[in-house]
Amino acid sequence: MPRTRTSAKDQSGKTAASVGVRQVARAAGVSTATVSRALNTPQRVSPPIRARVLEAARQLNYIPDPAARALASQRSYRIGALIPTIDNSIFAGFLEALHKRLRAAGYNLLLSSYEFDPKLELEETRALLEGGIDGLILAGEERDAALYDMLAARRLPYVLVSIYVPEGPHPCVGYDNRAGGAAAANYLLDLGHREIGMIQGPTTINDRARLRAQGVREALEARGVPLPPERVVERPFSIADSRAALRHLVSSAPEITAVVCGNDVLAIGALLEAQALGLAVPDRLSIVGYDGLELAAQMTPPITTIDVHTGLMGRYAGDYLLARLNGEFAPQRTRIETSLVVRGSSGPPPA
Amino acid sequence: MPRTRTSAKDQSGKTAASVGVRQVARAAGVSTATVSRALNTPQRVSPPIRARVLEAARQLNYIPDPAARALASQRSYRIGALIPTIDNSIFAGFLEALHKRLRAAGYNLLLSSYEFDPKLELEETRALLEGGIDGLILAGEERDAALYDMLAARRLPYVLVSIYVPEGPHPCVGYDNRAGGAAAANYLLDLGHREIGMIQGPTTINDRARLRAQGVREALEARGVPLPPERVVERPFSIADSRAALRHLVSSAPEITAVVCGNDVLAIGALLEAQALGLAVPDRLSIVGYDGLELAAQMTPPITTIDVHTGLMGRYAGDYLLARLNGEFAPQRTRIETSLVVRGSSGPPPA
DNA sequence: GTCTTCTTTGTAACCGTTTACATGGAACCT
DNA sequence: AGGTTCCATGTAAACGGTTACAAAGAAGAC
Repeated sequence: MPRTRTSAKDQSGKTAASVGVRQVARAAGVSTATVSRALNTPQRVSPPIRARVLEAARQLNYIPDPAARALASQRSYRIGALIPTIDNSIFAGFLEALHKRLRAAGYNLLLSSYEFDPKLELEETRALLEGGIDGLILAGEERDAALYDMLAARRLPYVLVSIYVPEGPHPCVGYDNRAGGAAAANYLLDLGHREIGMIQGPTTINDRARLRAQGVREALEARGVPLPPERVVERPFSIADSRAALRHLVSSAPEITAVVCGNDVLAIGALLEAQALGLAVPDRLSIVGYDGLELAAQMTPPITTIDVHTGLMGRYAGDYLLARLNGEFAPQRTRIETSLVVRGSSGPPPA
Repeated sequence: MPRTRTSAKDQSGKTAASVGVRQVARAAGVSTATVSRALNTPQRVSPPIRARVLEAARQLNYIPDPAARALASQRSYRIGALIPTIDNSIFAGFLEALHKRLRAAGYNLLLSSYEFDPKLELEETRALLEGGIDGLILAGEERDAALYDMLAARRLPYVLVSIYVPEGPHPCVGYDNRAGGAAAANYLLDLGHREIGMIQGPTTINDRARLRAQGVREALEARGVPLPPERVVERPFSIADSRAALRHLVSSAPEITAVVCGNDVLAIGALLEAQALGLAVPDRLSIVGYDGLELAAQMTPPITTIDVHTGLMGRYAGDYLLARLNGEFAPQRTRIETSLVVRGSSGPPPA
């Protein structure tokens, strides 16, 4: 029958096996159970023994085998985060805060991006599950139902970010994109703008972009200001694309005096292109963004934007998952406030 | 003595246990060993049986338990990447390519950043090891020796990126930062500049920044052009910092006609500040960056830079680790070429 | 002092795979 | 036909921890 796996253990002198609980237990003169407890639930071990175990572990430079620990405890101490793209830094602050929060609780972060491709998002989710995670973070709500099915089948805790969904089954930590869009539009309307254009992100596969655009539309409509199709351009989130978008916009609707952009990357591109075209910002054209990127604040002129406290969002998202994993209470929805930050890229329309 | 862990298995109807190899094996009428082989080494199973197993696995929606697999196979199928910061997008293209390469081979990516803090880098490495990785990617060569010791103790394959180290013990996939710095400086010298300043990244904890600066120094020295201390400013990689740096530079050395920047983020900040100060770029001041960020190319004027093919770097770094993990040959060092891309931010010095 | 309760520690089963070795049959020699 | 290989498959022992339960000892109650 079966064999004895060759690996130099205790007695046999060869290939000094790497240290495991057994080695530590022997060194400390206790059982493996006590070692495990001393390391994971120190309060359940008497101080003198605890000290002995910890010292032995330190001396032997013991690092528990993550796979064995995960298998036995049914916990991987890993959280997955699935973000649309790592390319623009919208998620940087969020990820840093999230990472910090998780790290403090002993969790690692598995990051994947899917370049706004729903198909790829599904595949990456599967890959993440196959890699072993205890929880998952997703951006926005809208996605292939099969993805939610997979999570449900495995009862995997998850939380949506970057979006606040007032009802429905999904826990979320985010902000009201529609209200943000409306705030940007209302601000411009209040300044006196009536000829307004919009550069929006890809709305068919991105509910945040769609909601922002919807907020703008509704605000304009409420004030009786038209937003005809030639004043709306939809483009991916890249500087080059948004430059092209602004060029397109001012040629198809030269009368516009302000542009609402779906995010700050688009706004930066719009600003750069406006300047390249010789359109004075904000005297001839006002530009408003969304997200609160540092770069947007550093442009000349600095860009007016809807600022989002992404760091807070990262921390709360981490809080939510950690609470769930510890069986504690966690609010199903957390709303992150956004605020209009008025800077130099916006002003009253030309007289 | 011990108990029987409560968890509804095979017969006992309750709490329908999630599917495992056993369920798949039973459904396909084979042993668990065959299931494992059909999934992991299909060529070692006869076609008809293989088909049966795969079908059963599909039907049951079987996803192998990653922890069990890792424990038994002594492979986590996870690679760690430790980058200085996720904040600026220098690493975005690199990470995307790396991720893609690893994914294709069935590996997940564990990402951590350390905000240029060596202490934190060490901690994060430990966290990564405790989380279980088969390989590790590090940026640059210089770091706490304890970190390399940890890797050696566990015989963990790793590779340095963003740097090309001609000799020494560490495998690397990167480029010659010194040569790049020299190329930037020589380009400006060739244009006729003699009064040159430098905004560099934090050189004490960042060997890439230091090498770039060194390259610039050597090139200037070789042509007899002085680089006195008041023409050198060292700052963190942020737009706000580099704006301040340029302000400082033109006040302490107003005679300079060109600035070499340690990377494109610094260059973008320098450009923005120069414009804010009313210094015409490139007529009054030439600016050169490093990295080849998309944004730098989109600025007005677009920024001259040392372009790095980071996507290639990601792929090769992945190739290296995967080869190592498969016991195949892998070149110890791979050099990524860089190229000077001349754009509108640089020109001859004012007459 | 005896009984009860609580705390601390040990024993060994179990987590769900992979894989070394055993086995049996087909193919290939001579 | 008998013997040798080779290939496909099954059996069951690891992998290295955690933890349910048992047991022993300490503390507290009366």
